[in-house]
Amino acid sequence: MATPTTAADPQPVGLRERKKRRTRDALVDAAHRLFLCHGYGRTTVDEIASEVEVSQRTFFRYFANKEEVALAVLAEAEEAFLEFLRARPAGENPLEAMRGAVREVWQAVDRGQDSGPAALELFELIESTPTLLAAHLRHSIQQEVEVARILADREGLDPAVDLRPRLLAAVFGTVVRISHLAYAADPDAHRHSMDGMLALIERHFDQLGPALAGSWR
Amino acid sequence: MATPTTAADPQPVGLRERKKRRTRDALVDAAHRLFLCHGYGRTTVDEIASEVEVSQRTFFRYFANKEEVALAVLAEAEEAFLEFLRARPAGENPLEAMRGAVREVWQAVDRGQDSGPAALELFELIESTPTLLAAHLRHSIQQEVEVARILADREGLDPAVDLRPRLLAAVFGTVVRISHLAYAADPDAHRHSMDGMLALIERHFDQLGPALAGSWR
DNA sequence: GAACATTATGTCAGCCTCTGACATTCGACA
DNA sequence: TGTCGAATGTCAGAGGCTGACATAATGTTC
Repeated sequence: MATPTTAADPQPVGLRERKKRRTRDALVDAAHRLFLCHGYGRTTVDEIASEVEVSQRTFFRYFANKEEVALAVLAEAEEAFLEFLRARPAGENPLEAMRGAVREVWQAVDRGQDSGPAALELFELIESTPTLLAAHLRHSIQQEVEVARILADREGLDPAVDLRPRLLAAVFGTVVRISHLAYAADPDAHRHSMDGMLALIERHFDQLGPALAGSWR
Repeated sequence: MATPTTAADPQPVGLRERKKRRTRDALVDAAHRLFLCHGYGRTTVDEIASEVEVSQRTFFRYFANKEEVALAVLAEAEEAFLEFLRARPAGENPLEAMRGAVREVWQAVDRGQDSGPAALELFELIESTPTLLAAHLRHSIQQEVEVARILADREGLDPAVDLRPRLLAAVFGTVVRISHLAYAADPDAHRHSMDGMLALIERHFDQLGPALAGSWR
């Protein structure tokens, strides 16, 4: 099983750090496997912990709650998105920059080990598990706040005064989320591939203008 | 304390039904009071239940979980929104219809008893309580699905084919949510009034176009 | 390498949310 | 008034999560 580690994060040096990373990855891995196999609700934290031969208490030292371990890989992808966004050329306007960053994230996921299919399965799990969906949405808006900050920085605006950064970040997040939802609703239709997901996101983006237009006729 | 009942719902006839409604309202009321006074996390279900002199088990027969009792009044408002939206004149385009419906909801809340201030305080509570925020967000997207269905109906479209209803519903929901957030961040700035909230929502709407425009200069 | 300081882990006890099962009480209705 | 169904109470228990303390592993210093 490949560890779902973002290529970018520096690998720890000491034995202690390496060990910690290993058990953390093992926990994410075991959790992921059990969730997909038996369902989120029917998997207990004790099961995950004992799978890795670790006490339940230790599990909760790594993850604040059961949701966090399920969303861990997603959290890493979102972190990567922020990096990509910060690195986009200053010449691009906000919307271009974000569309570009999202493309980069999926390409990175595509290149990175076998975590691709797992990531896609994760969306199905999330959308079909109320608890996870709720946690995911809450996490998403935290992400939006950060995105808004980056956009404001890029454009030299004060986010406390100008509503546009927060607004665009939120709308963007919404479009991506709806795309995930559409994917989860019918994975087969999108070839279970990153490309399928990307195409879906692009299609939704293209419909954003028309949707907001006054008349739909 | 006024019961947070939507003016529209028919009052029950039998004694049994009336009693049920009363304990339900009492539970919402007590919960609301305790949450605002001691905080959501520091209020236990047992406390709420014993405040109404009802067993904990009974509480869970009225509400699926602790979040639900906190979001109950909001759920009623959202139900009302759907009603208003369905009743909007067919001549309006989707966006106009939704802006109109949202105005109507707040006006209705404004007219209805003293539940207005309580509703506004609720937003502060939600935004400052991760668990509640998560539950609220999940509930919101359920609402969006319903809104999308109504819009598709109004326009005679198939929501499975046309992405615009779902997309517009989601963007609309997002704008409203961000407005709530802005309100909660600084209630004093918005005069603790429905009008303040409405004005805030309108301002965000007006910035939507500019935010999505290519360049921000 | 021995002694010490740090840090991760295990154990235990306990609170809280939530559920199933069963007994009891209360309103509806003939 | 008696019968039926629905609402409630009681009890037991699983599962998520936390604080406190003991123990073991790692890192550091001489």
